[in-house]
Amino acid sequence: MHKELLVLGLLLSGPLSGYDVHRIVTAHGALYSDLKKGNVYYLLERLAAEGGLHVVAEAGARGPRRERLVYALTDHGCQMFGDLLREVVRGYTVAHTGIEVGMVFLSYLSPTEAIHLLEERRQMVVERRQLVERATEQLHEQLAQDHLVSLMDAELGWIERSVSRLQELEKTSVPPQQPTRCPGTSVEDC
Amino acid sequence: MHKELLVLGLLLSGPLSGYDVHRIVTAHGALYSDLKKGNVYYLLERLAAEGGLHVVAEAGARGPRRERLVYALTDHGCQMFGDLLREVVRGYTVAHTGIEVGMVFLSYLSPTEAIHLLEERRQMVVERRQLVERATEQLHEQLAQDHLVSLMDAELGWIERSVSRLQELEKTSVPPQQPTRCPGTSVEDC
DNA sequence: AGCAAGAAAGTCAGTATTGACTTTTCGATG
DNA sequence: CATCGAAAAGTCAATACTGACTTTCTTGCT
Repeated sequence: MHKELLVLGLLLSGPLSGYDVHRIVTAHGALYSDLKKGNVYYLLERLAAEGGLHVVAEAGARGPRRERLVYALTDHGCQMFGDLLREVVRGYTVAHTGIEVGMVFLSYLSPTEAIHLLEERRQMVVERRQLVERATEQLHEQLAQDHLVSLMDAELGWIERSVSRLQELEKTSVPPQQPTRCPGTSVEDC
Repeated sequence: MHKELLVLGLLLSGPLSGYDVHRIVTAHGALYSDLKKGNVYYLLERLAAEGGLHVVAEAGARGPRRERLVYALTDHGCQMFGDLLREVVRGYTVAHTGIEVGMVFLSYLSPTEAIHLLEERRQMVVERRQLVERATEQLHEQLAQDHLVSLMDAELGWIERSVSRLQELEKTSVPPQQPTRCPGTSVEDC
């Protein structure tokens, strides 16, 4: 749903082809959500069918299609953009990266391995954080960046705390509460 | 991808029918990702086709199908669980809730409206936070909760900061930098 | 001039996800 | 004891998304 917003938003600053949209998004890297090529073309077509975009020109291109379609916002598309923007900002949706699910089930691993995995994750996050943290001068892009960075920092803090608590577990209770239920075998050798 | 993990994980503690899986997930509310009914059945079927699950029994049921299928983990499924768990925990993926995208494009609204929208969002987050924050005694569920709560707190902090900066903008530069590009009209009346 | 490597600009068949509909059974109520 | 509404337990057609493949240019080298 925010993918539509992204496409419409980019088109606010002028007409673009599908290729352009994809290029811009991937160039901005981690700041925007990832948007696969196929998806971009699909979205453009659908938004056009809904009357939010219209084909503006068929610029000469180098690819297999001799002309590439360039899309522009219609008035209705502009309206759609506004509506979506309000909707997206208002509606908080929990970020489901899967780690919450993973965390719940880490109990099926030994604390030692759990800690190890979390450390690996920490590394990942730190690297990503650096990628995102390159400066922009645009205020609003800064705020968007700040958002991502804050989330990452929160995650780093969380990892820290989780590791500590697992370390306590590791020391105090060996073997720890292992809800072993794997059919036949111990969970450890799954 | 973490949906598979969720399903497999729940089955670790014993066989379940599709209905059960869905019930458990929705009962836990915000802690897990949302998993629609249709999706559950699809996942179960696919995982079974891949040899991770097998049908264990056909308990009597009240629904339209007189017997409902009950699935259990196979050894291979247990293996799959372990692999997925490691993969999910290791791989950090940025949480794309759409707000980053929204934030970038908030520049197309007046600072005043932007602030207003963010305040509404704050409200939402606060409410959700309360929902998530009900206690569990399970250590690992606590850690999962802690994760979500941390993210929400990070978001609240971010909203705070963003609002401040937009307020400055509001005061110092009226009318602010408005990249008006909506075809024909001013962006404000989109 | 000829050729290989790579980038431009997609297409499309397969896979995943959604949401609206269905059918049966149960419990409560008049 | 007829029936009305809700919950159980799904199904399925439509929609969205992905990734692997394709074709045409351009550039750089020999």
